[in-house]
Amino acid sequence: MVSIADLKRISSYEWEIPVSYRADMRVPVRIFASETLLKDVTRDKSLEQAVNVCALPGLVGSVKVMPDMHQGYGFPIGGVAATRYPEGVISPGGIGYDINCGVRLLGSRISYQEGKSYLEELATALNQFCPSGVGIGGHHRLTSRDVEDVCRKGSRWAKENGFATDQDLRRTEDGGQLQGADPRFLSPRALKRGMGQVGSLGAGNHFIEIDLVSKVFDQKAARAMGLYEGDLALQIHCGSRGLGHQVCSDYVKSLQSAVIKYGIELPDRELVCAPMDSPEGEAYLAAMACAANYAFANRQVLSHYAREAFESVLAGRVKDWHLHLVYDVAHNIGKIETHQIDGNSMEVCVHRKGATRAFGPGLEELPSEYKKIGQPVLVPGSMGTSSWVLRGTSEAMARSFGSSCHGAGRVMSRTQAKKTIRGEDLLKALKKDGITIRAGSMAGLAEEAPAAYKDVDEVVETVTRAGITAKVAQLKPLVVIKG
DNA sequence: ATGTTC
Repeated sequence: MVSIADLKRISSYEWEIPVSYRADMRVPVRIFASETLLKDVTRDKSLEQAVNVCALPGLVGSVKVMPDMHQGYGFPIGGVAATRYPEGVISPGGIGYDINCGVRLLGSRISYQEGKSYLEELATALNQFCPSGVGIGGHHRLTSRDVEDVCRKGSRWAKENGFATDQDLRRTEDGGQLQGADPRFLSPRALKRGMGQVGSLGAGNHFIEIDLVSKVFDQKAARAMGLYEGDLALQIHCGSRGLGHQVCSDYVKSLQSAVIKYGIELPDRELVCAPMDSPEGEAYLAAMACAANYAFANRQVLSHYAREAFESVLAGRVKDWHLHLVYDVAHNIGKIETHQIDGNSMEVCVHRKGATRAFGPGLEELPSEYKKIGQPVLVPGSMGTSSWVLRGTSEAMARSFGSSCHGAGRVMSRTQAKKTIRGEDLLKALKKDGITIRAGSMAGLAEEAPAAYKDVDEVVETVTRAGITAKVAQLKPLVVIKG
């Protein structure tokens, strides 16, 4: 086990595991964590996993881990690894099973005072309009050919079918459409699983939430995002459902032979990978982009349903029920990006697994309204706790490949949470705090109990003190829809 | 996360 004594202190919020720690490390690990969070981190295998990642061919800089890190499949969740494009490797485990799991935030000009008496009705309507739960699909059944179209076009498919505006696309990471998506690299099973699930929430930590913008920390940035203290906002957290899961399963299996073929030595089989310039690596990249686009379209269609739900309850009752998209971010994805490495401009594949892109001011990829302030970084808390709106910084570009944290981060496994917490008790406690819940399953609710997660405020404090993101606004939950 | 063990 990596212990705190093995770490070199860079600052109060940044630590290093040097390459000398283990013979197979090609680069060091950089950990963003406060001293308090470091204690959580050393309780699971996330740092061993980060050390394992350091053995991958083609890595540049260092492997980063965010303060919300916890153990995952091969890579730790909360990990960021950049490999030289195209000769470096890409690893499905560095992206995760839920490809392009992500968050979007929609703002409103509905004040809490104006909206509070409708929250119960809104909870019911959201729950009806936005299907959720394990194995539950959306309102539409698509043909296999339609799914291919969704995979190629992402949010653009949603726009062509009346589920999106131009502004929605502009305010989605990559415009909601990753280049290089090619459905020929999807298995028939992946396509089949995608047929019924566009516009569905899923289960686990996925949710739709009505929040109160409780505190604004950066007036200028909040104004640019259309967020005002005292108003309601809506968050959607979900991903690529069964299709993305199938893509990851398929390629974890098929890339095993690439590891042997290219003679890649790995400290852990779960780090299975392939060079991006190999046929195997190219196939995974094309399939991953498909799943990423499916997830963008999924969140966009859900936004459309949420807007319909708001309209059904609020039309004629409040003066403006409109929900505008603030931003949509991916936090499980691999991206080909240009970064400055030791003073040289370099094309790399940034694996972000449970880490959010946090591009700072001036980046060409950002919509004009966010170019001066940096991109919105959306950090949902655990159920019943705060969520945060942050913004990317130049420091993030220099120190974390333009990345920051993605949430609170688990401290308790799902099974452990189910053993120690009763969903019914949790429901009562949340109700007492004035939070309205619509949950599909009590066992599922228990898995997502706040006690199973770290303190999101401490996580956010760490990334802001470390300088890789800055606070814009804090959100407090009012209504939570869970599968 | 996931048709929660093809």
